[in-house]
Amino acid sequence: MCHRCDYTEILKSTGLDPTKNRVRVLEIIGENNSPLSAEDIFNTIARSHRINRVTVYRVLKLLSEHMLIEPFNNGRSFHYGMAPSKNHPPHPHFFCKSCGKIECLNPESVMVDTLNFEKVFPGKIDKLEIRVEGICKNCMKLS
Amino acid sequence: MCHRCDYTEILKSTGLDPTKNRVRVLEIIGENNSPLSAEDIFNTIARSHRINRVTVYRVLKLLSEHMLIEPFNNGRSFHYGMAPSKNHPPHPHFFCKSCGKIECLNPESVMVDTLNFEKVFPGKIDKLEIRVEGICKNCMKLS
DNA sequence: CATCAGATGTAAATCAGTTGCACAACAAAT
DNA sequence: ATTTGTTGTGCAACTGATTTACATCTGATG
Repeated sequence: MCHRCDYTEILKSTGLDPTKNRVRVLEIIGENNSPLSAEDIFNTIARSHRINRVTVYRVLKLLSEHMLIEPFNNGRSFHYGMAPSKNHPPHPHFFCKSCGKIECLNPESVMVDTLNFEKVFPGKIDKLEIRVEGICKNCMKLS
Repeated sequence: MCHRCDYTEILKSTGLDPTKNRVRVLEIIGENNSPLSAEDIFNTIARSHRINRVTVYRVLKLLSEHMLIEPFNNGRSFHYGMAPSKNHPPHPHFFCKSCGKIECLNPESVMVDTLNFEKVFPGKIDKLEIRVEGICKNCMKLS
C-alpha cells in the first residue's frame, strides 16, 4: 500500500507507455495491502471500466518483465504485489492453504542470514523469498 | 535421496495400504535428489509398469495429505519431495525460472530467525519455506 | 466361492493462463 | 486532413496441469 507512488510516472520512467489499463492495473496493485490475482484485478477494473481478461494478463506479464510487480503462486493462481523498491521493502508473505489468500508480513518479522551461500551457488540468484504457510486467522474461525 | 527408508514400512506405519503404486511413487520421490513433478513420476513408473496419470495424481494427493511428501509449485506445476522427518531435515530450495527445475539446497545454506513471529501471528503456521529463485547453472550455460 | 470396500482406469470436465488474429487508437509522415 | 505504421486491446479458440464422475478391478474376509 503506497500513497507516495505516482504510477503514471513509474511507467514512464520504466520506458512504458502509461496506457489507462496499465496505470489502472499498477495502481490497484500498489494501493492494495496484499498481492492480488489477475481475476481480482480484472473484477476491480471491470466494475467501472470495460476491459478484457486477456489485457489484464498481458499487462501483468509486461509489468512483471519490467520488474515493477512481483508474482507469487499459491498453488492455484498467481498473485501480484509491488516489486521491492525504495517505497516497498522486501518482506515475507503468509500463504493460507485453506482460502489461498496471501498476506504481506513485516519486513522484520523473519530475518534471514544467507551466509556465504550466494558466493558458493553456481547459478544466478535473483531473489530470496520467505513464505510462511498455514491457515489464516479468518479460516481458523470458520473451521 | 535416502537409502535408509523402507517405503513400504513408512506407508504401513502411516496407516496406508502399501499398494504397488503408492510404494513406487513414494520410492521414486524418496530416492531422487530433487522434487519431481507428477509427469516425471508418471514417466518413470510407466517405463516399467502400466499406470494411469490419474492414479499418480491421486497417490500424490494422498501422500501429501498424510504429510509423507511435500508439494512445491514453481508456477507451472507441482513438484514433490520427501516431507521433513528424521532422515530428511528441512532445507531451502532453488527454483530455476528458466527451466522450472527445483533443487534442494543444504539445510545450513540459509539460516532463518523467526524471532517471536510465531507467537505474534494470529493464524496457524504449518511451515516456513525458503525459496531462492534465479537461473540454474545449466540454463546459464545455454543462454 | 461370494461379497464389499478400497484402489485403479478411462473419458470428460475444469481452471488459469496463453496464442493467433482482427480491429482500434494514436502518433508521425505525406 | 489522409495515409501509414506501430502498439494496445478484444475475442475466440487453445493449452497444460489437475480434477471429476463413474465404471471396473482387486484383494481381504467371511
